[in-house]
Formats: sequence, C-alpha cells, structure tokens
Amino acid sequence: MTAGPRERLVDSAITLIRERGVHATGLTDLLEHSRTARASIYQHFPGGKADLIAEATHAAGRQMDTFVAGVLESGAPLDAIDALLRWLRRTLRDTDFAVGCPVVAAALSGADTTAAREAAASAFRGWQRTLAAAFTREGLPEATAVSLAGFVVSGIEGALVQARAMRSVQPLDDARVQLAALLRGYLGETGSDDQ
Amino acid sequence: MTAGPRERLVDSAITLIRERGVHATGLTDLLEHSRTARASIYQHFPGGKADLIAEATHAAGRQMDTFVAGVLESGAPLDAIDALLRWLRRTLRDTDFAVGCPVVAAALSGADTTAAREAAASAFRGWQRTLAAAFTREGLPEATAVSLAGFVVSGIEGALVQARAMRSVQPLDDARVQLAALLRGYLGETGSDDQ
DNA sequence: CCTCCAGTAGATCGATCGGTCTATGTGGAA
DNA sequence: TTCCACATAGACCGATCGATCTACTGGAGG
Repeated sequence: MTAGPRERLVDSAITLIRERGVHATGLTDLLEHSRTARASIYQHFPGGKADLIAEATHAAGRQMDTFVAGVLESGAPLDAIDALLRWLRRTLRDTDFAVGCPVVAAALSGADTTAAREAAASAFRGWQRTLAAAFTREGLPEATAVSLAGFVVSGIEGALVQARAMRSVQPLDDARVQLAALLRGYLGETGSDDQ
Repeated sequence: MTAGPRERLVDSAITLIRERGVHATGLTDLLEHSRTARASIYQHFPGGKADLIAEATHAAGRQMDTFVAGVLESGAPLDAIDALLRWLRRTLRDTDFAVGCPVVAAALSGADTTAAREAAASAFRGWQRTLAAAFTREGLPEATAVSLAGFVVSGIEGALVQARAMRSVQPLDDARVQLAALLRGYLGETGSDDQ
C-alpha cells in the first residue's frame, strides 16, 4: 500500500497501454489514472514518456513471465498454456474486450520508440525461454523446444489480437485446441481433455 | 496510373499504418505521402480520419484475402501458408522490419475507433473463411477446418508481431515449421519439405 | 529548531493534432 | 462559351500533445 509515484506510474502505464496503445495514451490520462504529479514522471524517468513506457513494458514482461513460470513448474506444459488462455479469456470478458497485451502494444509503438520495441523483444524472448525450458524438461530436443516455444507465444498473442478485434473469445479457444493438438504430436497423449 | 485522390489516400493510409500504427499516423504525414489536398480527405471520407482508416483496413483485408485465395487455389494449404510466410519474411527484411500488418494495427487502435476495429474483425473473419474452405476441400470436418483456420491466422499474425519486435525473421520460420507439423497431423504427409 | 528534498498542484511553453475554411485551378458536360 | 463538380494549396481554428517551470507542502535527519 506504500506504492510510491514511480510504482503507480508504471502500473497505470501498463493498464492504459493495454487498452489504448502507446501513442493514444497521453501523459494527462496517465497522471490522472495514477494520481501523480506531473513532475514525478521526470523525477523517476529522465527520458520522459519513452523511458516510462520502456520500463512499463519490462515490468509487464516480468510479471507475465513470473506467472507462466509459476504455472509451468506445477504441471505439464499444456496445462500451463491452458491456464494462461483461461485467464486471458476471463480478463477479456471481464473488461468487455477492452484490454490486450501491453508487450504487443509496445512492440507496435512505431519506429521512434526504440526502447519500447527492445523491451518488448526482451519480454518475448523471456517467455520463449521459460516455455522452451519446460519443453526440454519434457524430453524435447533443444532446437525443437525453442522453435515450439516461440510459436506458442505467437499463437497466443495472435489469438489475443483477433479476440479483441472480434469481441469474441473464440480465437483463444481455437488456440487452446490447436496448441493441444500440436503439443500432443510432440509429447504424446497427456491429460488436459477436460470439457 | 490514374490513381485519384481517394485511391492514393487509401494506399498511403495502409502504408503508414503498417509502419506507425493508427494514432501515430497524422493527417499531415498522410497528405504529404499521398500528395493530396487536405480537403480531399473530407470529400471522400465525410467521417474524416476514422472513415479513412476503416476503409483502408477493409481494403488491406481484401488485398490480403485475394492473395491468400490465389495461392490456395493453385496448391496445397501448407504450400500457400509457406508462400505467405516467405512473402512476409522478404517484406520485413526489405523494409528493415519497419512494416507490420495494417489489420492488426487497426485492431489495436483503441476503444474510440470502433469502425476500424470492426473492419479488422471483418478482415480476420474473411481470411479464416478462405483458409477454412481450403481445409474442408482437403477433407477436414467443417468445425475442425474453421478452428484450424482461425489458429493459423493467429499464429502468423503473432509471429509477425514478434518478428518486428525482435528484428528477426526467426518467429516466421518457427511458425512455418510448427504450422507444417500441425497440418501434417490433420492432413497427413504432404510435400513442402524443402530446405 | 532548521534544512533538505521528494512529492504535489498547476500554469505555461512550443509543437502538433484533426478539422474547417477560402481562394484558385481544371476538365468535361450542357 | 458557360457552368459546375472536383482537386489543389494553404491559412486558420480550438484542442491536446509532451515537456518545463515555479510555488507550496510535509516529513526525515542534522
């Protein structure tokens, strides 16, 4: 509950960027949402908005990576992917399809925001590494695990974009079914055939 | 070479949105890039920028759908996906990873731009339909074909986002390999094992 | 006590945003 | 030729952008 200005700014940046994208998120919105003084931005992020966005993207990437790693170490990879997709589905519905992935938003923020793009790339690589480690733990060769992990990220992120556009969780459900089929091909028959 | 103001505006909108996103694309950039008078926007798009973006998204969706449908009717689905991924890879490299998918950009343009979001959803549905038709032609059940088609779109779009962020074509190559594995599971062994 | 400084509140800056306006040019139909 | 719809060039509007600035507040450390 301490939540200093810096932490509030990062949290608000993640929230607003998920909803509106980088360029559509103004500092005024950011300050109002985080109940923070304008000067506090430049106190903690000398580079201004660009710095804040980059740090928010890094933070969002770490949060998601922690979540995925947590679910992975207590279950099979497919169950972890399932849990992630279920959580995304619930989040989308709860917010009336208003929120997307902050890392994707940062990745597409344009050519002028190099720091944000690099932060997004770093987050993607982190997720891929975490997933690939789980796949190798299941016996997959290193190269196969890395490729598969990268594609799992692609499939989920793409489904999230489609789901927002269509205002439907169907793309996430399709991703669940198809990723299950793909993983079954690599890892053989394993659970996760619930409803 | 006729290329009236309306056509030039739509083409420029597609180009600039691919690079910068909707909100980061200003009317001034648009007019300069399309060499068009400011008033011409409101002549052809009474709703202003929002109308133009929506029409550009529709046009981009149709163009891509035509491309995909063309490649699909002269080859197996996997070969068509291969051709699409190869084209995306070359485009990314030729532009130094500056361009993405205009439909994705429109889909993430925010809550205020409803028309653009709907245009993006329409484009996604069109691609899914086109792909699903090809899969049913190969003998897949309707429901399976639709689900698989939706996921193929997700996987490709997600790979494109990752590729831009990382400035690497690796995600597209991963998508190729994994989509091939997935389709092989449904359709059995079919060509496309070149390098 | 006083000092110091992160935090707050808000005025203000130049630049740019999307949109509207006038003036002028142009090419085809009546 | 006359006419008119369209295209162009560019000034202009209020609003908002990111960023800088001053003035004030409150609590920790000497």
